[in-house]
Amino acid sequence: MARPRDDKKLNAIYRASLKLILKAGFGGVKMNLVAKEAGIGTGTVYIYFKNKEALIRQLYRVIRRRSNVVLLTGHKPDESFMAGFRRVWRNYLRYRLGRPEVFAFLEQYYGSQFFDPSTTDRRDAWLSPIFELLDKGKSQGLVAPIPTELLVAQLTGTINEIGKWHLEGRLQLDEKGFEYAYKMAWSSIRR
Amino acid sequence: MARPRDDKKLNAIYRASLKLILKAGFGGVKMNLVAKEAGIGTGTVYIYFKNKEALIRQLYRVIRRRSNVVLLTGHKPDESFMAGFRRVWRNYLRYRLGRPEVFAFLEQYYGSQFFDPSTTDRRDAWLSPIFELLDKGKSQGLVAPIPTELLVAQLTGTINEIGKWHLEGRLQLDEKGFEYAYKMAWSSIRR
Amino acid sequence: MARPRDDKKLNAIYRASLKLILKAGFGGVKMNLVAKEAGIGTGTVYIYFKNKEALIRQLYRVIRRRSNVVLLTGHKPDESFMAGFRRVWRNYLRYRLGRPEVFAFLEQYYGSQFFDPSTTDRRDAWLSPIFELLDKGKSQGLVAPIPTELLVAQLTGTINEIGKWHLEGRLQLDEKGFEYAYKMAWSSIRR
Amino acid sequence: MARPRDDKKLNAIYRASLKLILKAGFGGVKMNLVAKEAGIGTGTVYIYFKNKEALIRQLYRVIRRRSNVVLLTGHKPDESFMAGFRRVWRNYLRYRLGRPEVFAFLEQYYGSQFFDPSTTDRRDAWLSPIFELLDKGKSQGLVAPIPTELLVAQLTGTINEIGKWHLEGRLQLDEKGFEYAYKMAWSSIRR
DNA sequence: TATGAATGAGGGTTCATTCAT
DNA sequence: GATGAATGAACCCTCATTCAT
Repeated sequence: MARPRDDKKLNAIYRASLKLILKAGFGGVKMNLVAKEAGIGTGTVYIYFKNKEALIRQLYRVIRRRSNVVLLTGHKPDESFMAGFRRVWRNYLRYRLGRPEVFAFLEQYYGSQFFDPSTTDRRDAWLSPIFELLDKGKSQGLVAPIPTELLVAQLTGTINEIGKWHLEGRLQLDEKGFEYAYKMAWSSIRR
Repeated sequence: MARPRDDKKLNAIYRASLKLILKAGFGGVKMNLVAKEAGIGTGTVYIYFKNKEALIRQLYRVIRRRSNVVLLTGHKPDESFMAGFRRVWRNYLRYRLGRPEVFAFLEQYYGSQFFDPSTTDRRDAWLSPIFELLDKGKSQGLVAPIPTELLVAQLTGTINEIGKWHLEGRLQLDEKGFEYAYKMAWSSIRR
Repeated sequence: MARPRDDKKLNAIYRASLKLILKAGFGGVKMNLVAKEAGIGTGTVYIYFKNKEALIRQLYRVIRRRSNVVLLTGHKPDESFMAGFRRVWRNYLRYRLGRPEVFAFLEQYYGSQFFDPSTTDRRDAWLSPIFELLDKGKSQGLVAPIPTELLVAQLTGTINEIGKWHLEGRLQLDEKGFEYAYKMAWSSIRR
Repeated sequence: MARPRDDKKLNAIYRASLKLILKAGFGGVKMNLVAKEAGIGTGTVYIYFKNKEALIRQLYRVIRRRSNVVLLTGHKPDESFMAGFRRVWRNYLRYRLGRPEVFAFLEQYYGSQFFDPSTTDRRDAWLSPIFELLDKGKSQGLVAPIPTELLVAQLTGTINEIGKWHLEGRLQLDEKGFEYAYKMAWSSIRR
């Protein structure tokens, strides 16, 4: 019960959970399957997590923390807005395409029995770098004076949708497509 | 002689299922709860649906059919592209905001054990009016020469995201916000 | 509820029940299947029988009554013992082979939840003609002085076993086999 | 590390199933009752058997294997035919009387939804010792030249019937009755 | 009377969680 | 700590029986 040191097992459990979610949704996350996929015993999972709910909630927190970092990868504080915007946008899109299981999880999580909107404030959450960036862009007169929430919803919504379609094979995103998408993104929010 | 099969019950089952999904996700759809919510006996559900899977799959088909109609509400064939675009975009947004349970279902459905991508072709599906509209816009030189998939992903993704945030209370969409959103949408795809 | 006149439906129910029992045992006798097989509505069965138990019990009584008659078919009171024995033995064997569903029912009935040994006296039952016949044979010094129960068990047990094997195709009973079986039967009980 | 899989539990399940079958037929075999009777949890049964059908089918196989052994108990290869015949016959009768639950099971099994005649060959089955013995007796000119199937049906059918009547209390088999029965058996098949 | 849709208690099975090893 | 057998509450589904037509 005392949180043990073995981070290897911990990560194996997270990875196993995400893999199962991607394959069959939340309904596919069964504790014995998680254990098997993680290569450990069923009971062992309960050494690392009090119960299934704790596992899921903790997984959410871990993802948020990681995601926050991912968005800012390569970011330099003195970067221009345009450079920063392009970087964050790229980071998000790459992340979205490269880690479908993470977003499969998030999508199922919001709207599952485990997600409690009242205890979650997404403004402060992993998207905050985007919020801050756009606020900066607006103050510099580069971004249209539109409520930031709308701007962010516009940007993330598009990328999320592209990610889903990409995963389903309905849409291939080559280098050219990547540029098209960026062009659309920028056109939609520029002043 | 006996009671006739009742379409009211059928719809009650659909409504009950959607309501439960919105409340607690797919995991919340328990057949006895569906029955209770629909105001009928548990066994009665099995008169109308072979089993839970059949209920979920059928619900998907019904939603797709209805959605198709919704997008085209008020549409006149001789309408200009701009008028048509605005209408379809509006229809989608209103539908997305007004029927959160429908989209909660769809989001959970794709990615659940019930969804089989191999038997589903979404191009032909309920979004086809948007595809056709944008193809028309491109041929008239009004819309940027970007792959239609990308355009549609951009438009629907944004609306979906707005819908989610709206439901969670993170974003209020008043008349002004509505116009902002439309402006972004149009800016992102115009030539 | 008042026993109605329609013997056609009544017999259809009996026949349907037996057919289902032969196909899948007692577990296969489901009231809706009985109704469908009998060509009537589910509820109609309950006009003729209070419930399933009543149907099964009544079916048992009907079979016993019919069986009694079958064994004595063609019997003349002044027939010699040997002629009578051969006749009854033949009747039983033919009945056993020709009506497998009846015996499938009986076999499942004894040993089912429906059969209550305490309220059933089989001495008085449908086998009584055989008992009486053998008692007569013993008193005439033709049959070995062995408890009649044993004699009857010997005769009926053999025929029942032959019937089962015949139904399963493990044994074909042509005219010669018939005579063999009779020879064995008679050899086993003769003085 | 964890508890090892327990053959005691396996046998407890078998015994519990047979007990329930004897009491109320196949219809009385409810998985929760089996578990309770076996003194284990309901779910535990499903560790040892995939489902109810697997339990029943496996029980059949186990019984056949055991039965085969029982018939040959005490048998010596160089025994005379008469000694062997008497031994096997005795073994069968004792088994039939002593293990009514086994035969209650078999009787319900053939004729249930679980029994598939097409995948079962009873010649090779547990009765094979009797077949072989009688073939030997015929070749030695001791047994009447009658198809072996008929001979076996005669012998087993009688014993089965005696067993049933004995269980129902309609027939007591004391030492004398035992000899009567043997006399009949032998008389019926001797040359 | 006849029907078959409707019902819900009950039975089969799953799976989160516990516990003996 | 690690394991996986064991557990039973809870879920899906069936089917005997009822009842509106």
